[in-house]
Amino acid sequence: MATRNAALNSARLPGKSASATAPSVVVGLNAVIVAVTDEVPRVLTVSRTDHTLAGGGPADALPFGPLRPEQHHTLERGLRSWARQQTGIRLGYVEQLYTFGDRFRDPRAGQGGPWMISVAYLALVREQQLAGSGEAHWRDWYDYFPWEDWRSGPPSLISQTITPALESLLTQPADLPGKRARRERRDIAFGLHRTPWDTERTLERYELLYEARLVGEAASDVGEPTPPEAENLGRPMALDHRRILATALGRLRGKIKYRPVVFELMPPVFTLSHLQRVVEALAGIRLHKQNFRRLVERGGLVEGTGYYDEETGGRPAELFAFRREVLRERAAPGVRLPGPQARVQG
Amino acid sequence: MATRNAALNSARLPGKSASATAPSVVVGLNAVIVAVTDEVPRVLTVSRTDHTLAGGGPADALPFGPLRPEQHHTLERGLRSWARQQTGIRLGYVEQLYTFGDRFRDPRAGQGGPWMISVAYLALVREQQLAGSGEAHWRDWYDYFPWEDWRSGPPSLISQTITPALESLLTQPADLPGKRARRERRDIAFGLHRTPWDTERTLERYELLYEARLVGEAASDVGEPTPPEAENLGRPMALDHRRILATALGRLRGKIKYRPVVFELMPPVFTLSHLQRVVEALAGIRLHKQNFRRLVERGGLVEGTGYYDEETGGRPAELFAFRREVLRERAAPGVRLPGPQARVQG
DNA sequence: TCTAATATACTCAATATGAGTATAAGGAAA
DNA sequence: TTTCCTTATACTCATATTGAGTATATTAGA
Repeated sequence: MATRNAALNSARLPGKSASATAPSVVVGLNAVIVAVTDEVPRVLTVSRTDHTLAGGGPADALPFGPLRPEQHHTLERGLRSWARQQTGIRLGYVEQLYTFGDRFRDPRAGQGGPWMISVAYLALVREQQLAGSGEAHWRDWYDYFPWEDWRSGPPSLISQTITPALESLLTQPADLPGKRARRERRDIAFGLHRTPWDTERTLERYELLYEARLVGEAASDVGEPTPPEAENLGRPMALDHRRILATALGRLRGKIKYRPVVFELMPPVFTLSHLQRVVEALAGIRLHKQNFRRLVERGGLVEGTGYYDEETGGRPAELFAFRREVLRERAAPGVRLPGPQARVQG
Repeated sequence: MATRNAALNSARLPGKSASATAPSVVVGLNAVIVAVTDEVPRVLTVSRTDHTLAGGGPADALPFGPLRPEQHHTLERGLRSWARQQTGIRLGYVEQLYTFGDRFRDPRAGQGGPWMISVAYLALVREQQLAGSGEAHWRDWYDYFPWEDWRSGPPSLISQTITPALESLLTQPADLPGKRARRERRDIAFGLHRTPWDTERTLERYELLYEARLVGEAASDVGEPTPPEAENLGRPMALDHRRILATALGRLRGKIKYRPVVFELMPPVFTLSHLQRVVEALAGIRLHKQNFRRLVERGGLVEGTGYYDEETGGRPAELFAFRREVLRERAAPGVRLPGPQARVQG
């Protein structure tokens, strides 16, 4: 490839070779490893010292490592290798998420130093014991994004803290058009003023909070002390890892609607209630039970096994299994999410 | 960032620093620039010499360039700069597509040489004059993927050429389970055996054809001559650019269903027929006219302007405009695609 | 045997969708 | 000016999907 591209480049830019500048870019790999247990969506984090955080104490980080071309022959294999090394987990389902490189660059790297861009992946696993270095932990996803969990209604955090803080920020810039645009963005992101809550706009929400300096990372990225509001606005993470996590959450929430990825998180057999709780944990909203059952059963996503789970506390629940054939039958099989169930409250 | 990561890495892998291996990776930027005119979806290509193609002649390539950290401060800005330089176009809507780096590596780069990974972007523009280097051309997207255009029914190419070729390939591997899996993959990708045609599986289809050595690039990547079937299976491109293009097509087809991105391709005002033709061009299927109108009008995506286009040839058509407010009103505004309209035929 | 808890079945109105038919408004040919 | 062709727009209607329940079944335990 190098030879090929050298040819391409020299044809295009005579006298200016790419190889002169290329070495100053470093590629990193990040894994967002997700599992769901007991109604809580969990993400696997490792604990790392982050010099940029106030106090320089250890911060949560995603499993991460640089791409080593001589060891890893593909990006994905490199990722699997790092994840295994740091968490002990052998990943199954993996999908590329996004490549980050725009922001959060260390000001100290400045001129001349290498520029780190990172390719982030989303991995779905069935929760398991951690056999890694011992620094890995499963953490509740909503510890990082408390405003994303609407399962018991609209979080008061949004009306109590976020909306006022964003509102007061709006009074600052003078120009009217810019203010209108900012207000619209905020309303759409947080579902204000008759705009519906869109579970997938997780990144937009995090970015808005970041720009408003309401999350811890925003302050520490510019060397300021953490503002008081940030205390309630979720656990901070190292570098731009929380942004990556927000991207992963949004992507996963979108994807369960049209591809049967939830089953990557499920054991081979499960009750429909179990399945529903997992979907609800990811989507962050409650669903109508009877309709959910109708959706997955009549949609051909699952099939009964004839066995029952006696541990449910009430009438025993039938155990179901994912029906692979649905992949051939329907173009977009997934768990379509109706509107939220829990509405009045908060 | 460099300092931060050095800290992270040394903490993790004592005695083995990342910077020793990092410089051997080069990051490139690719742009898939799309416009639609006269019912044909077009992509902007530049013509480049590709040493790997048989004969070493010039091949179509996507606008491409290496990331230059000292010039481009973000990935996206780097991309915009390369695109402008090579095509003269100043991009508007841009979204990151995927980062490629797994396959299509030049065998000659082999050990020791830099590894090229490329970050691909999708850009949507209203078609315009090209003021660039003169090497840029708008090309029909379906020149590269003739099997993707179902607007006049199922392409005979699929039943005549693709299905038999893939079928004969299935007779080769001996193991039963592997054969079953391959057959299922093929059926799902190409909508065979009662499986519906899924417009979004463009990448799966291209990859299947590549693995089966039916497209030109597959042969030239391993130094073999182009097989006869490849003649009908679309224009080849340089390097892995056709794979990138397939990814872009699938992504765009998916996205128009739930985000109002089509309007990035439309002039400020347009008739509903015009809008429909653009959507059809992208999706590669025909839609029911009256229902399409109902969908976009009642869905609040457009609003009438009161002006009319007299040039339609029949009754003048009202000119409509995109209704921005829909972003606040609905969570997933987009042009939902019903099933294909043209069914019996081919 | 009653109650609480859960699972599962069935109902019903409101919408959305697929597939038309009907009518309107222009230009061009007769 | 009438007819015909073309495209646009309006309306209809059967069917499917959704949202929101009510009703019944099956367990454990008070």
